[in-house]
Amino acid sequence: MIAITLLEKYNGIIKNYKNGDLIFEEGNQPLYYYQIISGEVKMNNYNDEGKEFIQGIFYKNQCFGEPPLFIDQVYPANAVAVTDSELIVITKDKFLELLKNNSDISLAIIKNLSQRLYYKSVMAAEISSQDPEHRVLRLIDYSIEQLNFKKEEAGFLINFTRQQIGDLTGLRVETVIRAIKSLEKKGDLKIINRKVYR
Amino acid sequence: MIAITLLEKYNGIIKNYKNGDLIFEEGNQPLYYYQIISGEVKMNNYNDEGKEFIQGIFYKNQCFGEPPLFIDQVYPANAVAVTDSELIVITKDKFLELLKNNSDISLAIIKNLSQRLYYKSVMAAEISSQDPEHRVLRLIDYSIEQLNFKKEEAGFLINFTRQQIGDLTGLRVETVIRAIKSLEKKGDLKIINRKVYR
DNA sequence: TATTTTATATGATTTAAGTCATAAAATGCA
DNA sequence: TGCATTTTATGACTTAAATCATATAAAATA
Repeated sequence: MIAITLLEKYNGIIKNYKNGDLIFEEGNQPLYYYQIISGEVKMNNYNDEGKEFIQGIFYKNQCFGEPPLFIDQVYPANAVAVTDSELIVITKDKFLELLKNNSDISLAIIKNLSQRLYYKSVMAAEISSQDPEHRVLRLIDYSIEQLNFKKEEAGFLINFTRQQIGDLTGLRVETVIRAIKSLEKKGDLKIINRKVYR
Repeated sequence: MIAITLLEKYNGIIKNYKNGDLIFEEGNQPLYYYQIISGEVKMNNYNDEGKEFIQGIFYKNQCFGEPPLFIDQVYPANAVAVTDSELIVITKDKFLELLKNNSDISLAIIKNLSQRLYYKSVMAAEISSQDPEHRVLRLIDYSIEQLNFKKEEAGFLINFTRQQIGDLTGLRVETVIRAIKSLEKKGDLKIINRKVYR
């Protein structure tokens, strides 16, 4: 998103997180702008019964957790490193200052937020009113478009576990497994030693 | 959102829609920026079986349908007038020009998108993994916060039909009706001649 | 005002996804 | 290398919400 050199000019600090580390927690006041230098971060919630819902997974060069920064609300979800990750962090004040001085960044932020809102709109409609196979396939197609899944001979390698697909679509693992099997039978995707290709 | 006088400077045109009129359709190329002068607009999708999902309801002074404008994608949902409505519309080019010349508007857009993303995040987690009563109550509480529901002696009047609540939460009317009844029994809300108060 | 349409309401039944149990690969790690 | 954990897999069963049917009240409209 934002050039690291620019972030460093605004007192950017490099922070390292181990796989599983909590970066921020639902309900906390947002204080920083976070951008991924390397690694992978998910934002998630847990419902009353402890079931996880993954809001999104973020990769290299992406930022996350800005919306509450702009609207002075607490975080609606947790951020957790899903691999060892290196982040660059600047304070809210510095971030707003950076924005003010760099109008092109504003447009980049607008585009990024728009993209995420688009994803949420599509998935909201899917999750609320489509059958499991439809939901899984839509998530896969959207992820191929947006994330950098590798294209191999068999097709795009879907780099998600069945559990992650479940947590992103609001389905249980078993349901995802059965949906994927059924989609394979219909020829919509391939399973090659347990990996999913589309 | 944006002052009407300013929109008029950028060739803003007033358009009138009757209750039920389609403003734009899922799958179409976005060409305009839309802002509500008076009336009420919903954005919705229909699933394969024709079940409606309401992405959001928008009121006076709010804009809608900008995200695809920024990211050059087709509309992910329809926009439909739910009351007779007066909108002001400017072309995409003029809108981007307006943004470039008014950096304070950029921040307003960022805040607006952030607010909507926040709503989607909260509702996504709710819809995917909470029971009907929880979903209904969260929608109601969120809507009280965000929309201008009137505070009366009995509490905030929830200005939604049961059907609308169902379409916003992905539940069927009957389920919403039963959830509301049950929430009333628990004292979480009031029903006074069929109207819901919280 | 009468009539149609929309919204709320409730009971009975169905069904799809969740839950539970169990197992075997695959992967991580000590 | 061996052991523990995670991931994928499958069958049996349960259950919560959807579906269906029907009714009545309220609102819209002719």
